[in-house]
Amino acid sequence: MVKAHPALLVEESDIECLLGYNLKRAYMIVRDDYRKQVEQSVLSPRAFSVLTLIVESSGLTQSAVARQLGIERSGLVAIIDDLEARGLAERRAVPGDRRAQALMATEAGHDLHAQILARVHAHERALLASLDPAEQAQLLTLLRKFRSAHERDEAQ
Amino acid sequence: MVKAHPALLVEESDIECLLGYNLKRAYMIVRDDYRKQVEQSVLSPRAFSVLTLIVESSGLTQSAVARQLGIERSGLVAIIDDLEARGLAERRAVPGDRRAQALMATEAGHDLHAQILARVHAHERALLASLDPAEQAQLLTLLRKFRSAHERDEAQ
DNA sequence: CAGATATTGTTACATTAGTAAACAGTATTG
DNA sequence: CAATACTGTTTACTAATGTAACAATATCTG
Repeated sequence: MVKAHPALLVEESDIECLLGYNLKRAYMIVRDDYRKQVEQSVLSPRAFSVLTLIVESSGLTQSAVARQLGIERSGLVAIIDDLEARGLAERRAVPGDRRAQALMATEAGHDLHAQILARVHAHERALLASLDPAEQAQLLTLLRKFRSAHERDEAQ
Repeated sequence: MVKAHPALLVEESDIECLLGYNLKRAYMIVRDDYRKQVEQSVLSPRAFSVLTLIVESSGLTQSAVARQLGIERSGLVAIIDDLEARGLAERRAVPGDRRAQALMATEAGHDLHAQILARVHAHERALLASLDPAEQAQLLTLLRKFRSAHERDEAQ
């Protein structure tokens, strides 16, 4: 019943087979590397994802961004404040709706985004080098398939 | 619009193709579901992983557990305190080393672990139902392969 | 053997992320 | 018009995570 094995590396432990545990550990690896390679200079993972979104589809409202990223509107405020203070993005009035703010990346925002994106691609490419190309594609595909199956209800 | 760096081929939608982003979103889904299905009554994901480890290999030291789980020793103290206060685990003196504490799950600890593990398996099975069995296995395999390629250096 | 160096569990502190609730202003709906 | 829902925002609260130091103990090195 009770295993009294000497301390060896657990390869077949219960948690090692759990999806949640593996996702978290894998994410930690990527996040730590991102911090080492990219963030020290500029943007947190969150801020980068926000900037990416408004670079790609200019004019999105704050609520729309929060919804797409799965974060709270309240959490977005500080991020936008920061991006705006650094001259990377702007809030602009929305013609039809006086509540909403449309988000636009500035010239500097576009530049920085392109620059960070290149670094992110490099760092992910390096991390993924441990998998062969087919496996890399499959991992991404499976993660996105998993996500899309579950982000329907809560996403909006 | 002008890129500061030589333009790479931009694949599809930017963040959706990033490993880190997909890992985080996927983990969020699993964690939120865990909280709904399991935690509300008892153990946080972390505490559960700790309990699992000391149930599986009794006598592990706190440092060993922290190392294996990739968390800080300092973060473990409160978790062990809590497990001990609930009568789920114990700290015991280690014969050879008067600094270390050996961790053992109590009878109640074993029971609760088995009970939670069953619930965790059920909740993961439900979440993974969106993938076919081959895909489920592949996702787990790829995540573990990715982890094992990167947890060598920092693991100790 | 002694002194330097490492390791163990622990505490304290800072930083952050994420949650939750409420707010005024505005839009929408019936 | 009244009720309801949505926008951005503020505030507070919890929980997580990282950092640094500490005393006690162990190990290593010369």
